[in-house]
Amino acid sequence: MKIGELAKRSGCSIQTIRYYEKEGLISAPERTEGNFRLYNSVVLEKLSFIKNCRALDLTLSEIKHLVSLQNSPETPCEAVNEMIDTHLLVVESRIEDLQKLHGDLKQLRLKCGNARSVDQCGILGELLPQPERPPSGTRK
Amino acid sequence: MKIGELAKRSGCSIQTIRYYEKEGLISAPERTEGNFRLYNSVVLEKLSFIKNCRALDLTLSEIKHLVSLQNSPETPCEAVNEMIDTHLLVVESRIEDLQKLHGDLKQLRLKCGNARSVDQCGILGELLPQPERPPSGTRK
DNA sequence: TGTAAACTCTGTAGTAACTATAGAGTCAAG
DNA sequence: CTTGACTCTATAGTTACTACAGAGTTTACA
Repeated sequence: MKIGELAKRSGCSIQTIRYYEKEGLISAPERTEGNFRLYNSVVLEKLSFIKNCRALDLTLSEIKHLVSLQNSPETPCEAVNEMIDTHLLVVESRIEDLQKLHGDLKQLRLKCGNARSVDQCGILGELLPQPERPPSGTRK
Repeated sequence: MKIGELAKRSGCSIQTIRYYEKEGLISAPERTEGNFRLYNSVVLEKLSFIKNCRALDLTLSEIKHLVSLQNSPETPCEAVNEMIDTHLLVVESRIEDLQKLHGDLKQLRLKCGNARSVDQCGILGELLPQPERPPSGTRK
């Protein structure tokens, strides 16, 4: 099958497939006389593997590592475990960051009451370094 | 003050300051005779504002929008609220994604028991499309 | 006064993982 | 034989920076 069909069947775009080839995640396939890439169904599995990994947010270089491990099945699999563990830590700390962010944003959102114009908007005031807002006065 | 001091005082790198200038987030300062940028302390506040926004993960284009709103203080501030609300939604969905990811990774991690080599590793098997592992047999 | 170190300038390339073109070539059907 | 669909390579764009190269400027010290 040519790259268009592979794209449809795998759910990867044509450019992505070529990109994966360039990055060495899948091997370069045969070509037709007219220089078109010609794939067999094996590559479908490889793309599926990559997609599964990407869904877990593994980086392409991590995936590349996994692919090379698959190609030498006798090596100890600790490396795989370590990669997943490391990745878990990364994801955990990203979740923490985002949760803090979310709290900050929520709080910020409360700052704008019924202000009508930007200069009274509590949100913008809050983002400034030292707003020097008058304690509760009426400005102009 | 020159850009080096500004960098130290603001906590932004020199390149970042120049980048913000190029992107129009801060205005181009005066120059010395020798063509060095010369800043006053006002820009410190602007950089602080930008840093506060970046800490909330607002994009530079969102920040640019906020900056331009600050410069026309009479406009209604609904736009600010909307931006924050939109951003909250984005952050929320990112958190959800990551939590799903985390669950998936945790589960994946359990797949590798005491396998010693890659070809027995449950993690890699799990990432394959249809592993066709024998139900519980011994494969050479 | 000379010079070496520290600083600054512009412009360019790199990062991750793609996406989107341009411009050319190939193939199948009518 | 031509039209349309497909494919090819190469390049630029995305985000928010970071990291140079190679040149010019300033400051401190001998």
